[in-house]
Amino acid sequence: MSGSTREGAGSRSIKRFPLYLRILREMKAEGAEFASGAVVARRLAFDPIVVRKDFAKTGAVGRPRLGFPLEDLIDAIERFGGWQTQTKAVLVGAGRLGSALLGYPGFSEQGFKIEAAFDIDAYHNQQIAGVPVYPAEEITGRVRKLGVSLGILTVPDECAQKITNALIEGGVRGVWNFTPVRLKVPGHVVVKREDLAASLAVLFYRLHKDEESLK
Amino acid sequence: MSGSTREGAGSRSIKRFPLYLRILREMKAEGAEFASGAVVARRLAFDPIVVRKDFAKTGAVGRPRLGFPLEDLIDAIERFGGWQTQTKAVLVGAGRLGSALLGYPGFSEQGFKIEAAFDIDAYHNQQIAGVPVYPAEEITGRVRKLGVSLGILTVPDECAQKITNALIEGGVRGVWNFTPVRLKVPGHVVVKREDLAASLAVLFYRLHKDEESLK
DNA sequence: TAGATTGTTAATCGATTAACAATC
DNA sequence: TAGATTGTTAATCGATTAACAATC
Repeated sequence: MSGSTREGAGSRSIKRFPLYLRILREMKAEGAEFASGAVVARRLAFDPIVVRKDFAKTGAVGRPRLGFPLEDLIDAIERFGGWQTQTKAVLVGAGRLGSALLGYPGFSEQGFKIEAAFDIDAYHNQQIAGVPVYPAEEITGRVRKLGVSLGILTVPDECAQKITNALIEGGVRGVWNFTPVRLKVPGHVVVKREDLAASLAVLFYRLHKDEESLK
Repeated sequence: MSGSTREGAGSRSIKRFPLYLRILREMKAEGAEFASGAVVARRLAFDPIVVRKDFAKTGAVGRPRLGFPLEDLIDAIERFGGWQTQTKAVLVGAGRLGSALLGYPGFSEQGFKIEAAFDIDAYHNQQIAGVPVYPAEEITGRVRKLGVSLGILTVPDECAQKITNALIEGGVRGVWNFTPVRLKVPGHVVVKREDLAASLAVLFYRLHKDEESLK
């Protein structure tokens, strides 16, 4: 048996944390001082055991009968999930999807901020949703100067790899990839692909399965 | 042990099928007649065992040494994943994200077609990327008339549930939900939520974990 | 005290990985 | 035949679910 104190977490589990955070912040705003796994589970219609286990992973310590001190729990989750510091991001490809993401108000709650955007067709002093847009040639330089660690990729497939290289050269360590391209990156860089085709496949399969069972 | 011939499939597995389909169609275009799991695995940098297992789930029958007859395999996958018929879809909320999806050319390869879009602010004869845009009031009627089975939701959070109800009333059986709202739907309706916050959490966690291990 | 909740340990389940016989 | 690949059966692994003692 390994002796590590802090257990890791699979991606299933991690995906639930934004939901917890949202609920817990709501509760805090309502003036609550404690939050029990049971209550959070009820609000999210989750199994309480799942919530308890997830909370345990963060290292937060609760009190029987009361639950977890709300502040501590939020803190522990933010630390656990990497939300405690504002991560700096840039977005490349200010087309329709890119603009949609730039206009999304929820990202600041998610612990990061889009500092700048880049596009081939950027014009002088262009801004989208308050974010300045620069020509794509300036990626590496500006990324390095700003100290950006996350790049969001909403470019045409053909240039995805090239842009990724430029981002990494500037010091980016994570890429949120909205293209279907399988990027080649060095080992220290994390890529998360947003795979719409895969999601759709899951939806189709379920849809289709229901149809079959109706026969 | 259950006696069912056809095993089900978890969503992990299903997510890989669009990738298989793409590779296999490429191979077909190149004039290949057979495709072995091994070759497909190599192209995708997957473990060959995974591919073999996935192919087996579709019911396709291969031949030792040769692999699977390409046509049969594509057919089997399409049938398995529900891609064999063009599913009709509508999109509601023709804002930035909605427009981005309407303009995405890859959906026809994914087995579905967006027949119409709806928006509060639709104007007469409006089209986006060739898809007609109608006022939101007409959802139920038009969905029923067109025989649409899939609704894509890119509306503001506040009206997500209301629009969903309208879609379901029109006969939609699947909802691809791009809002963070947890929709309430009857049992026969399938909802797939596209949860950007969850994806981001996974990315952040990995990013953060790497940072820690560098210390 | 009684009861709700935490925290831990064990059981179950499903998917991935491994091993190997069967086949062309 | 030799060798590559399928198809099946077993082993491993990780996550979910269950059970229960400890605690306030």
